Amino acid sequence: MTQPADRPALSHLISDPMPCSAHCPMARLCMEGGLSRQRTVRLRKGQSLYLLGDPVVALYAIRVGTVKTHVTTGDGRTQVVGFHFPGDMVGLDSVALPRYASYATALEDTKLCLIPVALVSAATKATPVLGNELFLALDQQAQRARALQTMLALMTAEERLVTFLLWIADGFAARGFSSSEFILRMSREEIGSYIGLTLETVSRQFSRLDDSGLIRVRHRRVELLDKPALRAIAGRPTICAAGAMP
Amino acid sequence: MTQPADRPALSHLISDPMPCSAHCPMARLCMEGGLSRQRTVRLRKGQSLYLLGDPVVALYAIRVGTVKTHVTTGDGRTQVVGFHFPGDMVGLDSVALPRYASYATALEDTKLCLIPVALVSAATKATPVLGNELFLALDQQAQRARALQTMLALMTAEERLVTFLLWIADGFAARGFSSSEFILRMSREEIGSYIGLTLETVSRQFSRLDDSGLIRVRHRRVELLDKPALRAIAGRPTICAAGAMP
DNA sequence: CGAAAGGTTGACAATGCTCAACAACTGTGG
DNA sequence: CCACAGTTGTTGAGCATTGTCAACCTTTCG
Repeated sequence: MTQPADRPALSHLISDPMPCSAHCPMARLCMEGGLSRQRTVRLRKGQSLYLLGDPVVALYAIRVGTVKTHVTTGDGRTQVVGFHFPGDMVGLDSVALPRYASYATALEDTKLCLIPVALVSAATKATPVLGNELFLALDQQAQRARALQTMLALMTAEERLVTFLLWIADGFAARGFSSSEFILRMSREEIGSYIGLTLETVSRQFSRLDDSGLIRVRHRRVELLDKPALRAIAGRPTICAAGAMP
Repeated sequence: MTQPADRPALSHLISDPMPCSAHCPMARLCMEGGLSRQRTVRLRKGQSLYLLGDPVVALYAIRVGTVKTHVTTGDGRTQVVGFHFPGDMVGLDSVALPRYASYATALEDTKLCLIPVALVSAATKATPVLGNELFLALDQQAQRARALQTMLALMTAEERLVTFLLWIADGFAARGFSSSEFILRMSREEIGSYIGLTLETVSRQFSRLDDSGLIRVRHRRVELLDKPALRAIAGRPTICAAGAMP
């Protein structure tokens, strides 16, 4: 379990301004908002982007890498509240607040775009469309939260893991990567925390799915062999429409 | 279980325009946005305000009564995703979408303010502060969703029910009502659906808490006898700050 | 008043958790 | 390149909490 211990001196991680690449998810905000040059943040595996309670100074867009957001309970356990992949925004859930409501930690070496909140405010004021953009993004997060709520409330261990894998797969598909073969960037414990199971149960369900031939697992490499069958298992619950990966 | 069956003809439920009362939660939006006269919607117990998939035509602010929002799973079960009390906004989660993402059903006779989305858009354009207002409200919903996620992922049945009761109590306290004695407007089944338990488990946990003297329950009337002890039970999990009732 | 809905309680089964041992992988330094 | 330590993942046995099924009771409402 990676504790949100080591907070890097942010200034050391920020490289010189550089132009936004065309495929940056925030390109639209950057361009239209006159934020044509952004700062990049680099995190190494295990480093924190921000801590719960930190003043909200920026929004981040992931360029490469994976980030988890998490909170801690009174008795010390960690609860993962989200996984974030290239193209996702991080820090959005706290954008209207003075302080971050979670920790954000890199699961692997990660590069992010830093967008100061001041610039976001200015840009949205100048270009109302952008406000709408953020509004939509926030709304999408709410959608994801609802889907997760339904999963946690009424799915079995198997259904949860299959649903999780399909979310991951759909997310990768939307980003143009293989959706039937991928490497998980998070541990069994982190998966379990996210979907409300212990790491042992997650491991056992992986093995069971492997035994039944629906997937092929070796450690963190996963191959989905029979997606229709998997969708049948996960597909019972709510109308999760074309929602992206929570 | 109240199925989202009977959709009333909305036009029959709308009364004549009337001035916003001073304590209306949306007073600020109404006034500043030039929406000084609103329409009121009346729902009887069990009637639906909107159905999942309906085009989003309005936001609603509850004046009196209680509303649940819910979705249905592929295999027919119902999942309650939220309870909403006087002062709460309903429909907000879908405001950026073309169609509602859940059902909204009255748990008792309920009066609501109807705010057409067109007016909301116009008002926010004219008065950017209002956009911020909505932004904050949406963000608050996200907070609530996160708290619920943590509850569902790592709390026991007892902890869940106690947490739920304290949420209700805090919500009533914030509205100036008694926070130690109240009547639940929802059934055991609806509570269970919301906090991820069966109705039998909810009932048993109520009885256990009653036996141990922490609360007094008779059907839907609940009295919290030892709030410190209750908070100790619920208090383990996440930093749930001063968040309102989910 | 009677029917229907909602709530309680019991017995039993089962899913998932705990504890524990072991195996496989990662990465670090010799 | 190998050996080691540390981390991560797997698997087993037993147990506890919660779900299931069922009977019965209470309240509500027509």
